[in-house]
Amino acid sequence: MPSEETPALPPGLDLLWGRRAGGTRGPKPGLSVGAIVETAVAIADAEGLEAVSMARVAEELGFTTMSLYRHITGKEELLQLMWNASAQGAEELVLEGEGWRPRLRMWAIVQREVLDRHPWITQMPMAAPPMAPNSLTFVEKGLEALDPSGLAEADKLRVIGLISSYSLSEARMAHDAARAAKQAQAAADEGRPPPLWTFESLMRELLDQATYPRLHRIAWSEQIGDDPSGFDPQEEFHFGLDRILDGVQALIQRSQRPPDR
Amino acid sequence: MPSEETPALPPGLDLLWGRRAGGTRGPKPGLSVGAIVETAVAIADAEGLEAVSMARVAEELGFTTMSLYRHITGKEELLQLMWNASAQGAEELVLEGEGWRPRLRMWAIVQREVLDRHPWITQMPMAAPPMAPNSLTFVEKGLEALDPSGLAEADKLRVIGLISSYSLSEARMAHDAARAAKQAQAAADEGRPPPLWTFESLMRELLDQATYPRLHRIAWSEQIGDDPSGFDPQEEFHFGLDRILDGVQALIQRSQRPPDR
DNA sequence: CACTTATTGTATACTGCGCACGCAGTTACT
DNA sequence: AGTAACTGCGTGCGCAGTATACAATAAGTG
Repeated sequence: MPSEETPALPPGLDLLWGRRAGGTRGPKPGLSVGAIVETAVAIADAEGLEAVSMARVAEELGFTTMSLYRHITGKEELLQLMWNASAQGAEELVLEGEGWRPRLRMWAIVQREVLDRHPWITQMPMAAPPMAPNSLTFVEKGLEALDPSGLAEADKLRVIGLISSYSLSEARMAHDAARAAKQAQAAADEGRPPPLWTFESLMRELLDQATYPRLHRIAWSEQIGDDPSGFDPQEEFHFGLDRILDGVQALIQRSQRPPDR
Repeated sequence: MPSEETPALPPGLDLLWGRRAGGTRGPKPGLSVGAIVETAVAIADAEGLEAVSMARVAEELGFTTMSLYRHITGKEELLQLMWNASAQGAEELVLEGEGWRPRLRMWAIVQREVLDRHPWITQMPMAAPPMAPNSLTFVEKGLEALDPSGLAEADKLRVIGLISSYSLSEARMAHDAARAAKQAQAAADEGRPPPLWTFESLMRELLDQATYPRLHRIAWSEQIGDDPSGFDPQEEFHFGLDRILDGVQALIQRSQRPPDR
């Protein structure tokens, strides 16, 4: 009966913060939380989050499905642990550059790189703000980058949140596009007619000029041609990022001179 | 055999763009796509997206599960249709204000209101950029707001994407927090010890000062007290939004005077 | 040493999900 | 009248997550 003094933490957090007891008796465990999470992450990296099922993870490890439940309470917890694991290495991160702006920029780019390495993060439920130790370490790093900004603490946190959500959705879009392209490629390889519609061809097919004049013009402009060679997703990301940083800079400048009204 | 001239569109889009045939023979349908989508949206509004299953929708309508498949191809399509339905009314939207900035701001706020009315949108898979007519109408409205900005078309689209993703993740966080609070309330009502951990109490419990000095300071500051009365989520949203608009403004100003280097 | 007790992995089973498939009944065109 | 097209229903499959009871194992205890 786990109704001790302190109320129960959300699933996964007790384990992550080292508050799960773990006796010493019984058979030596052939399975461990670390191994489970590692395997799950490997599957997700290779085949996407939808390929991660309890049965699949157990099979990969050579155990039965139910054996996993001896180490983790359920799938929700597994996802939490995976999320935390993806942010491993945050402690070693060193932000380079002079002043808050280049450091914060690097922080965002590192975050984006992590998301590109583990695209399944963008598919996660994310029922709450990240409370896992590694994630929080990363957030702490972001706040550190804002040390020289002179912003209020609360504003710093808001800026961090703003950039995080931008990186996340940008990574999601990029990853989804990549997945669609890969899927179309697979279809083409099997001789099937590629059921592919590129974003552009779809737009050109569907949008009539009368109702969507601006989108129609964009879709038919030269810039967005059939081949996406002149279209760098990384540049896209930097564009938005620099826009946000401009906004942050304006905020900082305004906060430095007292509001004169 | 649907292998006609044109390749098949992604699920749902053919229907949304009025490219599904639909003969005239046979019994009068007692069920319609509209009714199905309407019911699904109602369920999602009331109980969240996870409550929307084929069986549940059918039951609500007084039909069998399989009857739905006579009108829609599958669940993925249903989700697409729901998404599109949520953006209904975009045509009537009139953006008020002088110049691009107040109009774009209003556009973002309207988007946020839609997301608050239909929180399940934030839980959707979103495998691709929105290609539904209503969604695109809304995007077109956003571009319209940027008409006086003088930005390049591609940049306008990027700005729209930036604001959309910000609104989306902001709404998601707010909605998740609200859901957690409601769940805790329900637990308290049943006499159970509320397994609630507020974000703040969790932070105070878990964060040690040595590893997370900045977060620790924020968690223990007066501002973030036990009661969230002085904490307006709408204000939070406006903060980030104004930051982004500042960034957009800087971009516009830079693009107006030719780059002198 | 035997015995208790905590702990591990397994086997079985239950529920709910999306959906393939075949059938019976209904309507409109020929 | 005949036929072709269409609607809704019932059955059943496979997969998901997981509750539960059980045998095997190893540490603590007398």
